Amino acid sequence: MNIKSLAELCGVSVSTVSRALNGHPDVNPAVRERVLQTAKAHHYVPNNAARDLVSRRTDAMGLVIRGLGNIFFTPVIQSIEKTAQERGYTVVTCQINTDDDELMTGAALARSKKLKGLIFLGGRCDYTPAQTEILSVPFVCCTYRNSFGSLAQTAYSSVTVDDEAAAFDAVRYLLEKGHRRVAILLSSAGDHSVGALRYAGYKKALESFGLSVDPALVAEAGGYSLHRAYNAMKRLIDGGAEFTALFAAADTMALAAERALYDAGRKVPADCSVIAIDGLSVTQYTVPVLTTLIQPAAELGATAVSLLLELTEGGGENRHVLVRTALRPGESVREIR
Amino acid sequence: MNIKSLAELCGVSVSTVSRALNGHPDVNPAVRERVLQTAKAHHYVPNNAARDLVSRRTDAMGLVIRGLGNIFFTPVIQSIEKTAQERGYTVVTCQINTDDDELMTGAALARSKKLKGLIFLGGRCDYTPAQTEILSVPFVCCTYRNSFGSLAQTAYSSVTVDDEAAAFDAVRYLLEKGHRRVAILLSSAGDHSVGALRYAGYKKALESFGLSVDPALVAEAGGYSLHRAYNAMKRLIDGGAEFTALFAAADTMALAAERALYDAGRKVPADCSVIAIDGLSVTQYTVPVLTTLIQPAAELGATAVSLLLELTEGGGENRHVLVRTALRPGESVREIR
DNA sequence: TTGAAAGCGCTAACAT
DNA sequence: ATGTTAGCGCTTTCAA
Repeated sequence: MNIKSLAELCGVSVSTVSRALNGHPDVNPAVRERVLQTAKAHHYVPNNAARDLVSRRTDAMGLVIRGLGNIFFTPVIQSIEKTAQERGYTVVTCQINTDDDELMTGAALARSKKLKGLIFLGGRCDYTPAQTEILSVPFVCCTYRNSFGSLAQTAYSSVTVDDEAAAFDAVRYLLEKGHRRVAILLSSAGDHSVGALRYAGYKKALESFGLSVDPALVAEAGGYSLHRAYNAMKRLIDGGAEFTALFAAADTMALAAERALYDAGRKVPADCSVIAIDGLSVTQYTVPVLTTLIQPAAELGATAVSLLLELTEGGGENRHVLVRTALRPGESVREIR
Repeated sequence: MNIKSLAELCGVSVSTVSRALNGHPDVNPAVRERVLQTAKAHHYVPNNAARDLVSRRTDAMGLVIRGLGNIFFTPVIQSIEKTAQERGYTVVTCQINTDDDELMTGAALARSKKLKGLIFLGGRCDYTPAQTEILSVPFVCCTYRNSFGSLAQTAYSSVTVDDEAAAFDAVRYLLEKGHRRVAILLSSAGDHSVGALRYAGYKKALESFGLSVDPALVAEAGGYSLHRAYNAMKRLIDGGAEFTALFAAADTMALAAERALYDAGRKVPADCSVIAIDGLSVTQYTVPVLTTLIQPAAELGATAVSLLLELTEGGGENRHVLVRTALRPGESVREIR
């Protein structure tokens, strides 16, 4: 059933059907009613590919989400959709796997759906200018920046927390509580990602206290899964590393680490303090409540939309916004003498 | 930049460009190379809307996922994609919010992308025949069935755990451990959803032990969020309800409930045992490890694909598969005398 | 208020 | 091996 058959069924032209279906005012009410009825009766469903092809939409932005199971993204997405709607925009969302190329996906999406711009939620931090040139529209990186790529600052916008500063703050918090042997649990210290930035913050915080990184206290999990985090932490513990506190690069990793500590007979925070970055709601319900630096999800999302609209409607420039993390004191850190 | 401009740039016809781009064999290697180079140099990105419109694809199935933050879905999705790929199929995925209509979305997707069939991951359990008639292709409900609707069994396929039986098993496990005052925490007992089925199983299990439901032990959260679950549990506790065990309708709810118990000074499992349904990996790393009935995610996904392919290529009939849950013994249930 | 017709960008006959 | 051309289903001028 397509619009042509529907038109024949109704005894009118396709243009009248199109107008009736799309709520245009200049249609005879009786005809409109008949068209709507017939469409429903015959289960007519418009072909969006055809619509997209012919439309020159101007009110839609794209959202490319990288990382399926990243629950931190959920409130960010909600904020993006809410903010876009308030501003009169539609959001076309697309989820991809971590190993897919967000730029390709975004470029194809933008072209097919006639998007005004793109928001990338999660993504690589090492784009080259050549790679981003396929994007025909302005774009905003949300929750990450191009810290390791050669892309010019003027070529894109971004909104993110200062990952290095957040890690610095987290580790300094531990140091101020008297800890001197502070371990770190992350995916990888040299993978040109957010993790690398957090590692740099860890390093700087130690140095600001006159300490240096002890390689024996660095646990690289090789991924963000609970499973990998647990194993990396177990290796650290079984290897006999001595530490009184742990900085985990993500809340979920902290969860797994706490279990590894527990299984080794070490209590949190009595035997080991734990701090992380993210501020997931789930870590607020665990025992102990995780002490963590909250990434303001709603603000990240709303700012991403604003930045994009500055670009598309204001004729504004590319900008890079840093939002502040906030310490969420929990029960997983204790002061030592 | 469209295919026509690209063709002019290369000095060949659009069909040659199309063939080169799509890897057809009957293209002069030199020409192909030139086309590919030029396409890359000019950042040509094909318009998928145009492709979809003209293609008569036959190797794609749709996956409509309802519920953004449901982490239980993650491994199911991975299994669906893996299985489909092994069978030579492409999966076109689409995420929608809980309050969106999955049938509409699926119908539009199927039509635009020329899909052979649809898998719905999560969805309403009360379709009417009239509502599903807009679907022009066979479909499989994954993780739910149409338990409360008037849809004929022969009108769709499904794969799910037996939610009532799973709840029955969970509660029976508690009863066998000597518990007699068993509370339940769920979203709603009468919402015509999976929760209602689990409530029915709870009721039956009690009855099989000669007990009946005590309304004072039923905590309805009005949603699945941790926040709501915590509050509902807190109300139950503050209301002075007496119970030695809790059956939570979902792992995440159990997590929040355990915190509420903790905040009330009650230890799990010493003062209250907790069991749930889902088997999320995160609840395997909490202290205590949650005792839960695992929904076999990989099997659910693989079976959904198989059922759909039976329908689309085998000429098979609609079928309804129940997969078994498995008890994952944890540390959250104890035996009482 | 309605219809005829052009055309969005692409693929796939069909012709050469 | 390559070009010509007819649509795919829809929206939107333009004319009536």
